[in-house]
Amino acid sequence: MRLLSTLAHEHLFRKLGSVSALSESETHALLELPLTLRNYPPHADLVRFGDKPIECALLLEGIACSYKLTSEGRRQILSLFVPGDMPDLQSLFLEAMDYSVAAITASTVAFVPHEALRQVLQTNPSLVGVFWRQTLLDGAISREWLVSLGRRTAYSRIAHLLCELRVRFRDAGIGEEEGYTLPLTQSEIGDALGLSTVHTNRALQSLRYDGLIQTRGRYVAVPDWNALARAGEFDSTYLHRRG
Amino acid sequence: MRLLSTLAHEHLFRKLGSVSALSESETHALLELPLTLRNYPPHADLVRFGDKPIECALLLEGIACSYKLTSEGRRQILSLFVPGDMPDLQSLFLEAMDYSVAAITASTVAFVPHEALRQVLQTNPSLVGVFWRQTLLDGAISREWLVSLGRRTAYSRIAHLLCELRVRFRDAGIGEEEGYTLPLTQSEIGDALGLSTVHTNRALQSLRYDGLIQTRGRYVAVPDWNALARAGEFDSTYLHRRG
DNA sequence: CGAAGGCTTGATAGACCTCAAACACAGTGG
DNA sequence: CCACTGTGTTTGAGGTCTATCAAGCCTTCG
Repeated sequence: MRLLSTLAHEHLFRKLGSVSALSESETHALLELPLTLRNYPPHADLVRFGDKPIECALLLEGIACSYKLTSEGRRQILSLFVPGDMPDLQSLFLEAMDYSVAAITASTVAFVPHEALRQVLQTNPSLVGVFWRQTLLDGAISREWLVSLGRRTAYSRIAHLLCELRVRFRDAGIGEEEGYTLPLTQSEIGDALGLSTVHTNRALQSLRYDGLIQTRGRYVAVPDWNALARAGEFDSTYLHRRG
Repeated sequence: MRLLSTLAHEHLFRKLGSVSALSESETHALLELPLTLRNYPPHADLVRFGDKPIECALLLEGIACSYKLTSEGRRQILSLFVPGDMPDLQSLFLEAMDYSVAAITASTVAFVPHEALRQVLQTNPSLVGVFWRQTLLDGAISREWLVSLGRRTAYSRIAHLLCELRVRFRDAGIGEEEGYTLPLTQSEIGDALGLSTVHTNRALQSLRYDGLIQTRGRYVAVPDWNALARAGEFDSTYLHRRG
């Protein structure tokens, strides 16, 4: 518990620090936050549509997603979360969840009571911007996904997603220069990009055929990131990274 | 200027108050905010991708949108703004704009210097949640649009948009029980919903044929909102309205 | 070895797009 | 008052992208 809790705080620092520099007093304040750890198997829901959480989740290990279901049971994945992300930070200010959050791979999650988080923000107003920024970033990513779903072909959408995940994974300390392990099934990729599984598979094949990606199992190797970025019209401005 | 400024503050109060109750001291603090008014003709940009604003816009009159352009010049509208909305509030914490904002109809906009806004938030910490909530709401709407673009047919997307705008317009004091004036061209609807103009037109015809909407010029009359909501799978949870 | 989940393939259908043109209507200038 | 223009809407035809259905294959794992 002690060790894991330290890990939790480290993730929190790296992530929050990646968009805003943290002062020592801020770091100290964050260390005070009480955390409860929980583990989730793949496909388990962390939070559900309609819930009224009294704590926020901080993803420590694994990959998670937020999603909504249509009345016909079709799923749209709204965003992906990497370690350090806070999938339901908005619950601090919006009472009822308007989406669900599920683990994609086995995940460990730290929960922070709203009460404690509010306290820290009140005591340490300079931290407000740090957390607020996180929610703004989520919004920025959603907007870019809107462009993908609205105006890009399946081929391009996948290329774009692969580029986005590369950047986000690397910022989270995951993956190598040449590629990374993509923990998504083709059906999940389809759910994220508004595509059927079959079509996702075929677009993936085109990307392979064009030499933009090489796959060995779940590992995706990209020989030329610039080429993939061109195919996906990827411009990382929207990720608002420092430096 | 004096009068307009009052109008500005009124809009601010109504909008902010619609998701969170405002105390007297909060109201008072908001009245102190210095505002600069500007007018924009249709299609004029308020802010552009890449800009680094030093003030935030507050839409007073007219309808505006945020959008991005793809490299082939195709446009995706990311969100629509009604009077009271703050289209680039995020610039308070994210340096560079990752999207552009344009007037759709002739608009008047009040600008608040970041400096002043930061000051008010610092002096009046309870206002943080009020503004933060606004950005969270934008995110919630984006997510719902993702579901539309990813998993709904053109027919259903349009129905959904019409329902959303009805709620938002009414909250902004626009429109009547039976319908409202939709200030969007079919090409703009298409840009918002990821559709071509031609297909937008045809889907609109289907909605008319099915009796879900009646149009007289720009005015859209809806005989049965529940029926339209069913067609668009519209569930207003994501708008997080009070009461 | 069998079962389950994920990947791949083929065939067919439907949704949506593009191109091209006609039409409607309001605003403009002569 | 009437062409004239520009913007927005509508229509037709044809093609592309993507979905659906159905099946086979391949791995992993108990």
